[in-house]
Amino acid sequence: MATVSMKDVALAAGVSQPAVSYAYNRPAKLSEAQRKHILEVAAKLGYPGPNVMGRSLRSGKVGAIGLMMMDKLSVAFADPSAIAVLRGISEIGELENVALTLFPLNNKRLESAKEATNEGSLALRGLVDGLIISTLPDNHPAVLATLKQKLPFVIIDSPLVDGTFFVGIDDRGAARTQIQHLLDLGHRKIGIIIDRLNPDGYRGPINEQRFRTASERIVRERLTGYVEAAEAAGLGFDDLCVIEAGGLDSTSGQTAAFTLLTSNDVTAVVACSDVMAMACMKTADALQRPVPQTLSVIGFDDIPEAVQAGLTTIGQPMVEKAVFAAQMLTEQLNAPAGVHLEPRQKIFPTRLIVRHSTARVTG
Amino acid sequence: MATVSMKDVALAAGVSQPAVSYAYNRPAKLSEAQRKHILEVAAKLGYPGPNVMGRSLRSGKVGAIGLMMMDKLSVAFADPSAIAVLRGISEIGELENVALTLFPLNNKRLESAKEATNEGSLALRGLVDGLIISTLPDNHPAVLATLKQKLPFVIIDSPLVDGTFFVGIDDRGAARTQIQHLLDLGHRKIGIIIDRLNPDGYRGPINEQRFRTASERIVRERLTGYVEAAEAAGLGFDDLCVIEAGGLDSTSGQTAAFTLLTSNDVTAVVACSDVMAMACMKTADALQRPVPQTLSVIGFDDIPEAVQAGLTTIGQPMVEKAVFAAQMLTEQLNAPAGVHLEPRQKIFPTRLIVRHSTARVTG
DNA sequence: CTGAAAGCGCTTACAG
DNA sequence: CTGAAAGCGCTTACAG
Repeated sequence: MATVSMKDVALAAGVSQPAVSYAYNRPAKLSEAQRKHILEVAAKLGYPGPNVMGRSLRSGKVGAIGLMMMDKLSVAFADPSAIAVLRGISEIGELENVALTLFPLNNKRLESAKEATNEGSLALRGLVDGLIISTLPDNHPAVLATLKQKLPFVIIDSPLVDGTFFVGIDDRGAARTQIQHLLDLGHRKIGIIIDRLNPDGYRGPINEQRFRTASERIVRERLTGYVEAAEAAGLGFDDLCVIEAGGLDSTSGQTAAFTLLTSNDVTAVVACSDVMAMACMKTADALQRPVPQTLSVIGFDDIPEAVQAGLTTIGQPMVEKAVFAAQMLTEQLNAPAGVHLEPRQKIFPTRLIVRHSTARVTG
Repeated sequence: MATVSMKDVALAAGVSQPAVSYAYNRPAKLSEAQRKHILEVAAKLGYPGPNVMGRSLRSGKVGAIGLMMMDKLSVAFADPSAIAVLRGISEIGELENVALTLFPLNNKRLESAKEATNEGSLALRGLVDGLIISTLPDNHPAVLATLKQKLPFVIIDSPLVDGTFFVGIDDRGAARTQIQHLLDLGHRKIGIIIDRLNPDGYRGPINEQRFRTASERIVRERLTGYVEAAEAAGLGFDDLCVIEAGGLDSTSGQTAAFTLLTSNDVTAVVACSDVMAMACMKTADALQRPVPQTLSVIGFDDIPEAVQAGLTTIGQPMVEKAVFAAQMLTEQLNAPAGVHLEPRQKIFPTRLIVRHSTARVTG
């Protein structure tokens, strides 16, 4: 320890160590002269000021909350829904003075959490006071670790764990509404582009087996909705061409759309996100398939870009969800010690927004 | 403290408290039976596992690094250069298992840091082991606070502080090259769009006074470069129409471009970022001013989108800069206690990339 | 207004 | 292999 501590300052100033603490945190407890003297000595010694760790250890509070998300940071923040989460968190005034700690749960960390003695090696307690978990696969070890460490947390979208604070939407119902819009327009040859069913890097067409064993809850739920509505319209799983993009980004979406549009004879595409939908429109454009005249495309999310693109989509309140989650978290953080708040689940409504990327089937 | 601690576990298991510590961290120091017994008792008591604070206090390491940036998170991460910083940081393997703590230096925090006794109230020590500071205005109190608290840190782009680790480019020289390209094409009526000279919310045309007192170093430097090159070509400051967008985002850029293009008779526009340049191209399109036939536009940064847009620009290695900064930081973090590394400054080269948004002046 | 004690949760020597 | 001591840097009662 090359650094100067309160003890050193106290020694040099000829006062007790708590007096130094007071000089910084409780000016009223000291005479002005005393305080000034102490701060001068501190400056002379190059004391960097109180170390947060000491304070935290006593107070039990860290002053930071954590955000857990899949993928590397740079990938995660290229995604509109991650940005929406950040926006929601930063809109909560109470959180304005706490730091936000990012836990990108890339594979390295995932593996180490798994392999560790089942205590879970992802040490969180003492690093953050609470966590917001956004869109993690089912049974992700990080969620288990958070539970074990008894940190307050709120989950956005996924996973859905009994007895935890949760904010989401009715993904299955919204998906039914989404594909029903196309069915109502007379489409029967429908392709489906989903971003990811499992974070294992797979891209390409998927079969029912992969669908049923998917670990990404919201995509699985939406796909379930598609299948349910399709069945009600007399279409089976095999009548739908389902392509997994393998990523959340536009490039993955364009590749998936290319595969879908060049190897299948579809008149409409359901995408499980607006990013995928817009990637599909781009690809359709490149393939000279006018939208909506020869191809209908419907998205999900209603991201800001969707308006300009005239994309028909399912609107969900992405920012509001994050705001609500952040509020739920602060409630827990503010609860008196020992008081256990009853977990609540909040499901936000969604709505169909018809713009110009879908039309009645022709030919 | 409602939570169980090692002491409680030790008591219940009939062992010493350090033995519990060993059970978690030094399995080899205990017999297998002993260890198993301890972990069982811990599980029975609901012990959440070692608290990072205790460990940190002893070891002096937190296991997190900080990232300081202007603006709210949601705004910051809409900016390609912030994404590049994240990408750079996450590319450093050594940083893969440390958490990244974000300090968005919004005005609230800024004010509180300012007003605080000049000790600087932004408590960092103990929250993070080191910091990357990206593009902060000159004399930002957070930088002073970091210096005072003697935390290892690296600054990317701005501010430029003597005796600190720094990664940047030759902004002034690059800017000269940038505008020179237009001058070489015969342009003399040149408009300039800059994002921000001061984070005070101002938008609109700027005069020399505002330019000379600007706190945003890189923009000030680039503008200096423009003026120098313009003067060498016989143009004064007042011959250049300089518009400050007041923000880093496309919407601010489009507003600025609209002002510039509708109230001035320019044949070319220099933008101090690709985001601004692309916003300008969009606005030009809306105003029916074909680029480059009737208007040349040159950007700065070479963001990924620039390629597709055919934007002529100044390329700078944004990700490499962040990688280098992250490496400099880890070097400091890994240095043996007491060893003071000599601060270094790294200036990366830039280059002119001519695409299709600039052309010889006509008429 | 000032000081001495206790303790937050943990790890690391050090002795047996 | 096991245990008792010391201490990381600080804050909060508590006594004078």
